[in-house]
Amino acid sequence: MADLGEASLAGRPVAQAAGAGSPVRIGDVARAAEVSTATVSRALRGLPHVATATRQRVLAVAAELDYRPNLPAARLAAGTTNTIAVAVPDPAAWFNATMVGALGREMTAAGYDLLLSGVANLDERQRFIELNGVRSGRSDAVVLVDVALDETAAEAFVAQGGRAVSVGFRTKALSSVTIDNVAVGSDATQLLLRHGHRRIGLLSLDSGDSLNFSIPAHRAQGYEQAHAEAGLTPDPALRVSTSNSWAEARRATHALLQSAERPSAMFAMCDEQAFGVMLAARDLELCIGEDLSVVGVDDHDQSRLVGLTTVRQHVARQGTVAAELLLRMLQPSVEPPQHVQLDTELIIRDSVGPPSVD
Amino acid sequence: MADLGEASLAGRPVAQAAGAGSPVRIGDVARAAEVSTATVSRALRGLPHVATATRQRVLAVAAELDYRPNLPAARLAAGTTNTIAVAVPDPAAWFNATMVGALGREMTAAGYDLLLSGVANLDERQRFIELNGVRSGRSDAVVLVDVALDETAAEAFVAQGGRAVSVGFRTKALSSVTIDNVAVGSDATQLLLRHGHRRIGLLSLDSGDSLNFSIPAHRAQGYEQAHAEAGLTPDPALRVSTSNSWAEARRATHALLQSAERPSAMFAMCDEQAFGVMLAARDLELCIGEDLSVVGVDDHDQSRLVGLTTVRQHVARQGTVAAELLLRMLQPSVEPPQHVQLDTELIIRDSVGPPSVD
DNA sequence: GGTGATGCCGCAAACGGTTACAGACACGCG
DNA sequence: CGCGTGTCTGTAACCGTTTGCGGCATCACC
Repeated sequence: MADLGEASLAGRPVAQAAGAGSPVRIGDVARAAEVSTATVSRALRGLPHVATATRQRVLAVAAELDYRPNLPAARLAAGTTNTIAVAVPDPAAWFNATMVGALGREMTAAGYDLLLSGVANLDERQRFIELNGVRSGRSDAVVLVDVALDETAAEAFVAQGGRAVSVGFRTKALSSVTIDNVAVGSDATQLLLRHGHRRIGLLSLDSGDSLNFSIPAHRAQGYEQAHAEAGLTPDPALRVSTSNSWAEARRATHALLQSAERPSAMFAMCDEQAFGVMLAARDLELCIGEDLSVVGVDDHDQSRLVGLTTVRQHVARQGTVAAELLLRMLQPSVEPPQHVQLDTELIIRDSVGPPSVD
Repeated sequence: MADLGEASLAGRPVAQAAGAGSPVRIGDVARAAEVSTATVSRALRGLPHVATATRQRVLAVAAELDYRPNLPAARLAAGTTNTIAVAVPDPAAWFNATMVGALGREMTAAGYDLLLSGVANLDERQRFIELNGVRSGRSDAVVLVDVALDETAAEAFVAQGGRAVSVGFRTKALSSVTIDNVAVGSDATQLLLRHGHRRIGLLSLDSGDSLNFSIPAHRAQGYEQAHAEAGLTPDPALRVSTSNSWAEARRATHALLQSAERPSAMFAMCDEQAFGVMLAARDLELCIGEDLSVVGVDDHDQSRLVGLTTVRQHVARQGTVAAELLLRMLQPSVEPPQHVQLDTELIIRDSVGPPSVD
């Protein structure tokens, strides 16, 4: 008699998908296709050990019934989530957004979901790490974009079975994709020195809660180094620090430019800050590239628009590389962490010229 | 005898969290605290019907054991995911990134995770909708940012129990947050007309796969309407269409500006396009605000930098409003869909002036 | 025609929580 | 003292998949 019911169900002509009342489960598909749930599961996921004819039938029935596997159930049973969690200090910031965009494209192509978390301070970082450990089953791996972990924290994370790739900073225990930030600082500063600048302001980046102080430190180191190679010592008074908002950078630069011995050039640690510098110059009716030179870092979408000379880093590429590292890391075979360092290049536009002879 | 084992476990002095070998389950906590798993579950989630003393003890034990509930298991049992999925055409675009940032801030504060999907064409939209229906248990609700659904698709979605709020377009069945795009187009155009412009170019937005053609259409309608009110008819030859990249906008404008009777002003449907217009003007050595006026839409972060006159929409606010609608919608009581329309405002800067007397 | 290998398939036990329901207990009141 | 009321807690039945293991044909081969 059960057979009767089954037959009539299987014979049901069309879409019975409408209406919230009938969640189709794998068992329903199994019954309709006259196989076991095990076979349905295998057939639907393309696993071997199922005859072609059977697979076809299952696929057809599943489509007919508009079956959608329940994800939490699948995840629970399989112990895998096909989800990766990414932490960024501020999802709205240009760098992070384009990074997440590139990363997301690759990962969804590979069948993964992207869980996005804004992690702006140490508490949130702690929470993020705890929540995304293997044990919680929230994600299969995490990517930390400019959200640094110290060596011991990183080791503890992988020791518990966590998988992570870091972007922007490097730690032994984690795969990473970085750029040479000392070189970035040095290249930018050398350019200005070559143009004859001797008083070069440094607009440093402070990320609020010191989540990633290595980047500004390294770029500053490049700045120092370039000076040293030229036999110079930068004036500490020319060094200020802001967030990555151009509004703050503008204020800070404004003040600097009105000081007794103002700089003839500025090295800003990101283009958004450089935009602030350009605004401050405009406020004081200084002409960029003549009265004041600026060089930034990033090659932001809008940098070309405003003629900003900058050290380009290939953000989208960093995202795709991070994705590759992730996918490799997600495979069963365990490999040691990999570290990729990408190139940067100096993009010359109009914001740098010789110092004016004030 | 079981008691013996339990006592010794409970008495275990310190963090046994290290090592990937021991996933602590709710049963372990229950044993150690000498209660049932039901009580642990209730205690940990702050549900009523558990004595204060018991709750304290459970909390202490859970902390001691470093217990982390397994999310898929909890989701499966409870039938709820505490996750919301958001679809955006391009996660890297400024509007989407700041939208997602604001939305994410609110939702994580409310205890929800954010699943981000890039949905750039009709196939991906279809996939997104299917994957995020209630039945799959992937998310509790979705938010569609500039990824439009037609009425019937939207109705089908909610009929199956799906919850969604849309941003940027309005559909009866879904809660929505929008702006008045006809007014946007009209305001921008009126401003140019007031300045005396009579040949106003229209740089329209095509989103590749017509996921959301209503916005450009409405803004264009405003443009027409403003002309009509002034007793004018815009020249169809002055109308071009590009993606939201300034590079494309630049090319298109470049061509337009070299045509026989070039426009004296441009209305660009987003600021990124307006940036392209400014670049095209620079290419041809036309001075913005004098030889060519431009007005954009959005008030992009960089618009102030380049002195772009624009119709501001409050993007972050749209995100927080969307979050409010979501949270309301996620409560058990069912309410009819709500529609919020936010204000826009004209921001006057330097890119608009009277037409030059060529 | 037996025997082993091979390919499909089903059974049933996980996976790790949540929650309806009922039991136990204390308390107050008539 | 019996009984109702209310609070706290435990039992056990789910939630919907995945997957190890074993059964059963089928087939080739000696």
